[in-house]
Amino acid sequence: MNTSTEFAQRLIDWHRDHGRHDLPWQRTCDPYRIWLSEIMLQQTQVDTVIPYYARFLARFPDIATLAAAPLDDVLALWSGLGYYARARNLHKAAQAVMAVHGGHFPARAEAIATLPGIGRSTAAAIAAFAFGERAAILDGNVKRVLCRAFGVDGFPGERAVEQRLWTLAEALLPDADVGTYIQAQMDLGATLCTRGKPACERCPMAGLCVARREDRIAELPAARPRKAVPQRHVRVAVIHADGRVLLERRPPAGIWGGLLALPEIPDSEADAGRWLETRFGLAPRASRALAPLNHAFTHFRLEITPIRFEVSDAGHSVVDAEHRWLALAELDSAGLPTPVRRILDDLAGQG
DNA sequence: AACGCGTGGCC
DNA sequence: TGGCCAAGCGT
Repeated sequence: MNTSTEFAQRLIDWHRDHGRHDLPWQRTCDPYRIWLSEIMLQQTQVDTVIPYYARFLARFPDIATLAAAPLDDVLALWSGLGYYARARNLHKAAQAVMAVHGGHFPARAEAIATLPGIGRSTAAAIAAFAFGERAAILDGNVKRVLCRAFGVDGFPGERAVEQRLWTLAEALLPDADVGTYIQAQMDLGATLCTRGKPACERCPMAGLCVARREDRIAELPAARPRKAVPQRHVRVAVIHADGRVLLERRPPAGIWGGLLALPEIPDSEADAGRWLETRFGLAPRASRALAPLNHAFTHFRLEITPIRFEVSDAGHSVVDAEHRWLALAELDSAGLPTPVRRILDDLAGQG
C-alpha cells in the first residue's frame, strides 16, 4: 500500500468512529443545503454558522424562493455573519441557477465553479457531497493537515505553496468514498489537527506525520505575514424622529457593501448640524455626541463616534431607494452591520 | 498575485 | 487587553 492510499484509508477509517456525522447540513444530498452550508462556513466556524443556517433555510427553503426574494431580505438574514459579498453572490447565483440551469443546480464541479461566490474548493465540496464527484478540496483545515503531515513550508496563502498543496490534495484523493474522505479531512483539521494544541496522541496520521516526526507541529503551517492594522475614525449620524432612524445604503463594493447603515459624516464637515441641513434638509432640534465605540476588522480598526440628532417630520423627507426610515421596533428584521445594530439597540433600549 | 472583505472566540 | 485565526472568493 503506497503512502497516498494509506493516507486516505486511515482518514476514512478514523472518520467512521470519530468524525462528525450530525451537523445540520449532513445527511442530505440536497445541493442547495450543502451549497448554503459551504458558503456560510467560509472563514466562519461551525458554532457560529448553525443558528444562521437554520434561520436562513426556514425563510428560504429552496433555490426558487431564494432567487425570488429581495436582496434586502437575504442580507437581513445574513446580518451579523460578516463577509456580506457571500450573501450578495449567493442571491445572484440562485437567480443564475433559475435562469441558466432551469432551476436545477449544476452537478459537475467545473460548472458549479462558474456560479458567483463559488471557487474551486467550494465547488469540489458541493460536487463531492451532493453528486459523489471525485474532486479535491483545499480549505483551511485541509491546508493545515497537509502542511503538517507532509512538512510543507511557507505560508499557505502564498501562490506557490497553495499550488503545491492543490497538487498534493489531488494526488491523495481515493478512488471511492470521496465525500467521506473530504469530510474526514475537515473533521480531522477541526477536531484533532487544530492550530493550537493539536491532539497528536489521538491522530490516525501521527505515524506518517512529518511535522510530528521533526517536532515542528507549532511551526506548521507557517503563519500569515502580518502588517500593522491601520486605525480609522468615522462619525456617523443617528438621525432620530418619531421612533425611527434614517439609514443609508452602503455602496455595493467595500465594507458592508449593500447593507443599510448609519450615514457617515465626512471628515471635511466640521459642523455636523450644518452637514445635516445641507445633506438632508433636516434641522435638528437637538444634537449630541454619543459614546464612541471600537470595532475590530481583520484588516483595520475602526472608532465610530455616533452623533445623535433629534428631528421631526420623518415621513416627509429623504425617501428614495438608498434611504429608509427604520422603526426601532423592527431592528431585528433589518440587514445591518454589527456595530450599527449595537448603536441602535442601545438607542432603542434607552427610548 | 497580493489584498479587501466581518465577526466572534480564544488566550 | 490585543493579536490571531476560522469550511475562501473576487479582483
